[in-house]
Amino acid sequence: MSRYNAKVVEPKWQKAWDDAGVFNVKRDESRSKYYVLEMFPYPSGRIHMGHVRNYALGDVVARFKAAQGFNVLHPMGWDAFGLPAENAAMEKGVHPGEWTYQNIADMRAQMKPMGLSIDWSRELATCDPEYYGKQQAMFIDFMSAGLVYRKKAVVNWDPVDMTVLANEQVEAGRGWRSGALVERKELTQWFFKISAFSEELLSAIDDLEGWPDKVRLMQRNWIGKSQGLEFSFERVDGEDAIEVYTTRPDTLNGASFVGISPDHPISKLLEAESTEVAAFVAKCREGGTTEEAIETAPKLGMYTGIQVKHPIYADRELPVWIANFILMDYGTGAIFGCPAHDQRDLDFCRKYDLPVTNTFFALGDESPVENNAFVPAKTEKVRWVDHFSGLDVATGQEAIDATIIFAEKEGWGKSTTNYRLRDWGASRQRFWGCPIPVVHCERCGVIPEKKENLPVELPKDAIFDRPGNPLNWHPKWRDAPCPSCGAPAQRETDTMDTFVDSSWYFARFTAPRSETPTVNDDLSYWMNVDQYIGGIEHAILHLLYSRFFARGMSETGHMPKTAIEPFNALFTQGMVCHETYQDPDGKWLNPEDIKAVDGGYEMADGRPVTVGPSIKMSKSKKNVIDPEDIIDQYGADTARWFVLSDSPPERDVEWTASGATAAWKHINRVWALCDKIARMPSGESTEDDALRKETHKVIHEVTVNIESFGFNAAIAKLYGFTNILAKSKAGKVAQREAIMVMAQLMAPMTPHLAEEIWAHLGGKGLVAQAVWPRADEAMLMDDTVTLPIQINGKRRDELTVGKDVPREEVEKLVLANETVIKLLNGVSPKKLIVVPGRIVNVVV
RNA sequence: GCGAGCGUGGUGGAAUCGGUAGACACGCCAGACUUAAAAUCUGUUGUCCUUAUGGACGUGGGGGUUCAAGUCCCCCCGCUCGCACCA
Repeated sequence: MSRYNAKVVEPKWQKAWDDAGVFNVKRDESRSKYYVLEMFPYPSGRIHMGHVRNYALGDVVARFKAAQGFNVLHPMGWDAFGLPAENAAMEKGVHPGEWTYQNIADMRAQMKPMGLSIDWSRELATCDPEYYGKQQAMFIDFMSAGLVYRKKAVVNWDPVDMTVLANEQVEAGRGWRSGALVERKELTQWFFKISAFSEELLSAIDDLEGWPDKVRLMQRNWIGKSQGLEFSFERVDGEDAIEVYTTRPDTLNGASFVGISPDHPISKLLEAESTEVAAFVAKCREGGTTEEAIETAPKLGMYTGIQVKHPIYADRELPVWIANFILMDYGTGAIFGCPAHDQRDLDFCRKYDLPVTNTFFALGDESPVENNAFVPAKTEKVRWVDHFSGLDVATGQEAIDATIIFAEKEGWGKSTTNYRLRDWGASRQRFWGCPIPVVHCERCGVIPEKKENLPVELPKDAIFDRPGNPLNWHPKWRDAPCPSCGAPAQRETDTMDTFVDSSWYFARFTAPRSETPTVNDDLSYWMNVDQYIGGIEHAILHLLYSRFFARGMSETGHMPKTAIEPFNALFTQGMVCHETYQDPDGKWLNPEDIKAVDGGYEMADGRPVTVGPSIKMSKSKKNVIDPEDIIDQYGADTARWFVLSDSPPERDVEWTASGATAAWKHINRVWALCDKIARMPSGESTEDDALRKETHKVIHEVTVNIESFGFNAAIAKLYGFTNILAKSKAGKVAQREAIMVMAQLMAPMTPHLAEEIWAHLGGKGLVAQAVWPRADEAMLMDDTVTLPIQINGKRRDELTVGKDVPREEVEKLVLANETVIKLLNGVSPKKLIVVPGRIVNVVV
């Protein structure tokens, strides 16, 4: 018997695919295309199991679609700008470029043995001047189209290192290196005008039918459209009125204070005048810029001394407070607080002893709010107290609508649509990103670089001896003539958010070497991405930014209108997890540093190991399995088969050594079966038809499962079919047919094994180029069905009938059934439910 | 804090539509082969009661809708993801 040797087989077929150029595709208008894309990786230097899973998933789709006759585009590239390269530069003194390109080379070398059906001729890295130069050209076009502007915005500021920090560099409100308390500081920064597309990005979600509902819902909530009322509170002192936005104007007669953001113009004015306010506002600005940090910070407030008039009740005055939880970026940066019906306002009022008045009560319960705000659904009817619009019993929504009409009629407020979505801050005060291609001229202002001077390349000789952006202290790079008047001027030293890089790479893949950012003919043929695959963690930002960018590209002539929704279908895969291990001192242990003993694990020196829960593989917890080791030990097919087999792809998968062994065993078992069939004497058998029927059944099932991303279910069916084939007494011809089909069905998951079986049994050409088998409908039909018989919903017996037996006949057979007669015990059934082909339920 | 998702045997999970819960795999146990072990093959395996037959219970917990609920609705618990400068 010939043994299966992945080490020899896998490189052999990878070379065969390469030599035949199977995966290098060209635009071919005569064929239907299919574009499969996995989210491109950050080149950290090592692939991890998450990558293996991501690319294995994409490869199943790519190979499956290719077998179905599509011209499949399946490219790969590198999301190569970002912070880790700069950190490495500071720690090791190596230029970020050098570090990044070395990592890319390492990762490519680890990926190639996976045997993915990737068109490597289209490979790109976002840190190539080739790539980011085109991005700069589009940035300039976005500027002329009015899609880019500058304004002030807050950043995390480390007052010791004198540098801007990323959110992940803020740990518990302190800078990760200096340990200093982080402050929120304003800087002038570049923005993309994504808010101009709020409505469009929202309504287009309805048509993204190939996207998971949860992602569509998250994006809708993120855009956060709301209908509300905008109006002003007149100040008692006669100064400029304070404008507020509210989605609950109906609760206005329960207002007990007006709150303004610490960054509100009034706060800033008071800050300059009063040391007390200045100290308070400084306190509010402590901590990071994340919404999470702001929302979970203890609620702080300070009375400004300003009083305002209630817009409806001329005799009422409200105090104006500065409150740290009010965001300047949302609405007008000012609110009114109605504590009875908002928990945050209530906590604030209890803390600062402000009045609390119910504006409505639950029907039949008029007890006033104490420490739990009464916040019923807007669709629930409640009783209103002296409501100015004249309502008595009405829902919240009815009251909101009535109030808006009332305010507009009285002329003190106007109905306003608001969006939570903020413009995209694209400036980064960092080196390793795409330089923003503009020059600051004293005379001409902010001028875009001339396109013929692009790319504005990052210098090769930057120095990373201190925190911050080396472009700021690199005069040779920074000094540049004004593109407009030619006078000495200075380049912008901010670089672009790396989300810009990933917002159009999918378009660049369609013509990766073109002189222009994109080529219309190639876009028209290849776009959209038919299937996009990546982590759920990108559900909002990356995908929303890409949707915006495609629209911007379309407005500036870089993308056809048909591709403004670039991803037809999206699949979000789960993480790869592994158990965690700790030594008696609590130190994390690598899986290879422990050994299994009775009912647990111990260390090499015999000390006990504490086993922790299975969580996402991460270096810090040391619960990582290196794909390279697995591929080396078992082969790529085993790794691919295992990551696909054990869990549905959208859910997390747990890597277990036993699971990997099981996958390896199965591959060997299939090969042994193939070899056995090859050696069988030819001949026929009475079992041939039964096997053929099973063969067509498995074709049908696997095809359906792959189409719906049920790869684990497809694999289970293939296990089942292996069991059937192993026991089959059919003749050689039928068995050979069966295993050839199985090779094809397994090919998307285990492409090397499939080719080896195919070749061993004399198949023509490559499986990678063979046409997907088609199930014969006639073979799928069973003549009989087995119906479970339930009595009062509990299964008691079953009944096998011909598949076309009419309902009345089934009813008769059920009532004549022995078990039914025995259990009915003479009582006649109340109801008899027959669901044809499914189930029978006798109700007593 | 806000938004979204997930929770099924000892383990990973299956169950197109509200219709036989536990497919398939791991593990465990038993058997075959072997001097022996490994490998391989065969069989058993949700829990509890019962000699068996058979029965009861069972999809994180509690309640509801339905002839019928893992699936739909409400409340609670636990875990995961995102929160705009990680990618």
